[in-house]
Amino acid sequence: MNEPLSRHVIVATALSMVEAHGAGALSLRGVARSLGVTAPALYDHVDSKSDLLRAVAESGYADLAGSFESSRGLGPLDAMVENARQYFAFAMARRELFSLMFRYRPAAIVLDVDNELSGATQAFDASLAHVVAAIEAGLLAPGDPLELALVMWSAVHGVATVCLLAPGLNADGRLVDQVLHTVLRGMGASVTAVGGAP
Amino acid sequence: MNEPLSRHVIVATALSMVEAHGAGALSLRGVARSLGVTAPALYDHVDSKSDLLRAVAESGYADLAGSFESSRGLGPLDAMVENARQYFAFAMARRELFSLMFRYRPAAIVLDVDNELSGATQAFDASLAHVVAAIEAGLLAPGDPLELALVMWSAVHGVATVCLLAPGLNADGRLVDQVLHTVLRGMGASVTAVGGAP
DNA sequence: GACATCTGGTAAACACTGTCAAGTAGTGAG
DNA sequence: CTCACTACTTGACAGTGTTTACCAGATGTC
Repeated sequence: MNEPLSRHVIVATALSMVEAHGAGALSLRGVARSLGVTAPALYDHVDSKSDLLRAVAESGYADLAGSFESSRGLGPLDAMVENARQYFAFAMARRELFSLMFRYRPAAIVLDVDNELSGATQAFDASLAHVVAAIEAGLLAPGDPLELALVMWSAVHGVATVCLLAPGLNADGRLVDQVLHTVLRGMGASVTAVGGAP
Repeated sequence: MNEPLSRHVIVATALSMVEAHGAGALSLRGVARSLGVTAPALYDHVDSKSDLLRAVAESGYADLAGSFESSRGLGPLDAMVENARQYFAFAMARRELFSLMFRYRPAAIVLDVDNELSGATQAFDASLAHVVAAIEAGLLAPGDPLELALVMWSAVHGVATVCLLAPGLNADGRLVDQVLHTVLRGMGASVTAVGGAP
């Protein structure tokens, strides 16, 4: 007398299993087992294992985009910093999900026109808007906002990945702020905007 | 009358298979098959599949460290830029190997004392030396060289990862230089040192 | 030369995996 | 009552990593 086994419940189970033991350890049969069901039953709601993983990743994008709400109401520069910190915090708190989200190519969605609803594009577009605003407000040196946003994303994603690879490198938590500080300074921002300058 | 199946030849075969079809598609039995041998035979030279993948990754680190030779004789700042470009070029040219090298945690070696021979630490130490030299020469604002090197690595690794995820984002090849430009500027370098300023 | 030993490999098997084809309870409509 | 449909199960296929037991052939010793 369980719930009727929707795609949603499958993805949710897979998500929790990914977060617990990593995407590499996820088995379709394991998900089915954990739902009290045999494996082929999943195929009515899910095309393949890859499809399921994509769905899990997409739910991750949605969560990440949601975490950007915290920058609402802030000035453009503060919003950029806040978003970057949320991005980093997301990576640290949900490492396995984060790894899955950016494993292989699924983030190619970012500029893919077909998937405009994707949380990945939502998140990126939000950050892009802040960059545009910052430039218009003269808080950043003029330039192509798209390029600047990509540079920012690269830097933040990089520091997150590096800290994921070698935990303990960011023991004091300074590395993120160091990266933000450096990049924003390189973009012509007045550095005092970034809190916690060393 | 084949060669006597050393660990070296196994790793080399695995490496070429990884580069051809990705680490995810690598099967121990496939490697054995491609060597004209049955799978258990490999276990005399390799502990497990993970062990084999680690060995492949390590050979990647060695290649990457080797590519840093091209910065020999350059000034500290130019060397940093050259190394960064080599890093990025490596990621673009050998994407599958690069992904494997930084998949999961094997890069924790970077600061692991036990693995001082690792190519990863060699590569990082070389870059670190350039940062130290640049600071001493007054080409970079003073600061903790380790932190600056980590910031640099984060940024370069990030732009490589991003370009790997969303190819076409770097269609004109400008993004790397943009990142280098921004980060070095943020570190207090005189930007003219970085070629191709936009 | 004959015998024991050691090496590098094979065969078979275990416990898994993703996926597909066919079959089967249960349910609602006509 | 029967038909059709949904939601699931059984069973199977081909493949995986890994272990155990075995075997041929080279090697070294008497």
